[in-house]
Amino acid sequence: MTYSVQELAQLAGVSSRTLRYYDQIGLLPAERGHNGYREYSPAAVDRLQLIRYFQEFDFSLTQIQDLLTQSSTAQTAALAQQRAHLQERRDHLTALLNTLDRTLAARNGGPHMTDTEKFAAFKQQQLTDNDRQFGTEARHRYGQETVDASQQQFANLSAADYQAMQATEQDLFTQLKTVATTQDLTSKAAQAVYALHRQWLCFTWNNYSTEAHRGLAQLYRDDARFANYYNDRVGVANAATTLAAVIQHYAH
Amino acid sequence: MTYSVQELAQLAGVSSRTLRYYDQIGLLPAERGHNGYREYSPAAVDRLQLIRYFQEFDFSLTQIQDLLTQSSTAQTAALAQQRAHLQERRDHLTALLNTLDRTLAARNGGPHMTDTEKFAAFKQQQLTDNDRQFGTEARHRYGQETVDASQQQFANLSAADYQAMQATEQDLFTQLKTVATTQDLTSKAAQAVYALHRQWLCFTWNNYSTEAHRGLAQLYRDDARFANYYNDRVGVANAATTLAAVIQHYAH
DNA sequence: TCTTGACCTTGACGTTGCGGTAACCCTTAT
DNA sequence: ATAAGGGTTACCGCAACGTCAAGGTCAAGA
Repeated sequence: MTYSVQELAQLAGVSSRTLRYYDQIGLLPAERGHNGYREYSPAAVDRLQLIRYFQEFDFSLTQIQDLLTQSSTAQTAALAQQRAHLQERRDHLTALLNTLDRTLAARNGGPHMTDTEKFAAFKQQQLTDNDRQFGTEARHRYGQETVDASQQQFANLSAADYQAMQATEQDLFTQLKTVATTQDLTSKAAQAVYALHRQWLCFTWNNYSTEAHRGLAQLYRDDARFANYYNDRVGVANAATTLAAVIQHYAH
Repeated sequence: MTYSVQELAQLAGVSSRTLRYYDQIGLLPAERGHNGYREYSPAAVDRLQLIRYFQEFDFSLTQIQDLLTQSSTAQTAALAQQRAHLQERRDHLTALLNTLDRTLAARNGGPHMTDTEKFAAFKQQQLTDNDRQFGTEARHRYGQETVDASQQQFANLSAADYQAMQATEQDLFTQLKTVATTQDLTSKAAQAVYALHRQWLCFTWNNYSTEAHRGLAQLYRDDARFANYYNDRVGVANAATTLAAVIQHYAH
C-alpha cells in the first residue's frame, strides 16, 4: 500500500509542497505511478519520520542528508553534540520567561522596572559568556568569592554605567592598538591604556589593588582564553602581551 | 555623542550589515554626518535594544516595526500572548531533551569515557550529600518518583550548567542576607530572592509550578535540615524562615 | 458523453533576515 | 603619494519552503 502526496502530508503534518521539495532535492525520493503521480512506500514513511526527528534537533536539511547516509555511531555523535545546544536554548528560554514575567508585572502597574532590570536578559547572556571565558580560571586563582562578587557587581550596574563600561573598554582597545604597534611603554597612549584598564576594572572591582592588577596581567599573558579575547577584540596578535607589559610597568 | 555603525554593532552584538539592513527597511533609521556616514544617537541605541528584546521573543522584524509604533497596552497584550508560546517552546525542548537522552542511552552500550562521566563522580558526591540532607524527607512528602527524576536531571547537567547553578545559588545567598536583616518582603532584594530561587530550581525541575514552590517553602520553614542548610550558608539565623516567607509572598 | 471538481504535475517567482562581494569614497598616518 | 582602514551603495545568494500559473488525470453525476 502506498501513499499519495496529500495522504503522506496529512500523516506527517507537513505540506505537500514540502514533500515535493524533499523529492526535488533528493532528500526523500518518491516513486512514480503509471500517471506520473508520486507514490510513497512504507519505507519512505519511516525515512520521513527520521527526517522530522532530526529536524526537531535543529539540523539543516543538508546535514540530515549526510546523517542519513552515515553510520549509526556518527549519528550518535552528532546527536550528543546537539544536546548541549538544546540545553542552552532551554536555559535561555527560562531566563526570558522570568524577564517577561517581570516586564508584564511592571506594565500592569506592578513594581516599576529599573533600567538595570530591563537590560538584565541581555547582560545575563554577556555574563555567562564572560563566565565561560574567564570564570573557571579566575575561580581557581582568586577563589569563588571574588568571582561571585564581581558577577554580582556586574549585574547591579545601571544601564548607563554598563554603556560607560563598554565605552571605556572600546577606548582601551583603541589605545592598546597604538601601544601594541609602537611598543613604547612610556608613551601617552601607554599611560592611557593603564588608566583605562584600571577604570574599566573598577566598574566591577570594589577593592582595587595594584597587586591584584598585576596578577590579572599575568593571566592575560599566560592564559590563552584571556589572550585570545584581547587579541581578537583589538585585532592585533600581541595585544594581550602588550597589555600585560603596560600593567606590569605602571601598577605599583 | 554618537556611534558609528561598527561601534553600535559592537555594543549591541550585531553585525554592521544588520544595522545597514535595519536602516534600509526603516526599522532603525540612522542620521547622516557631513561625509554621508551613519550616525546613531542614544535614542537609536535604546530603540535597537528594544528591537533586540522583541526579537528574542520571536517577533518578526515587520511585527516589531508595528509594535514600536503602537501603544503601550497593545505592546503588553502582544507580550502576554507571546508568553504562552514561550512556555510551550520550553516544554517542548524539555521533552526533546528527555527523548534525546533516552536515544543516546540506547545507542551507547560501551564504557566510553565522556566528559560528562568525568564529572559524574564529583556530581555523584554532591548528589549523595543532597540526598543525605534532603532525600529522606522529600521522599516522604513528594514520593519516590519526583526525587529520582530530580536526581536524574541533576546528573545530566553539563559542567557549564553546574557552575551556572552554583553561581545562581551564591547570588541567592547574597540577596537573601539583605532581606533577612531588613525583613522587607516588597524590596527589590526580596524580588531578586524569589526570582533567583525559582531560577535555581529550574536547573533541576522541568515542570515548575507555584504550588510545588510553596510546598518547598513549607519544608524550608518546618524541617530543621533544610533550615540549617540555609542558615549556615547565608550566615544568619533566620535565613530559612525569611526565604520561606519570600516564596509564600510571591509564588502564586 | 460531457462536465464538474478534486487531485496531481512542472515551472517560476516571492519571502525573511541577513551574509558576502564588488566598486568606489573619506580620512589619517607614514 | 600611497597604503590602510574605515565608510557607502548595489547587487547576488542562501534555506526552506509558500504561492501562484497553466495545465494533465480521474471518478462521479447530469
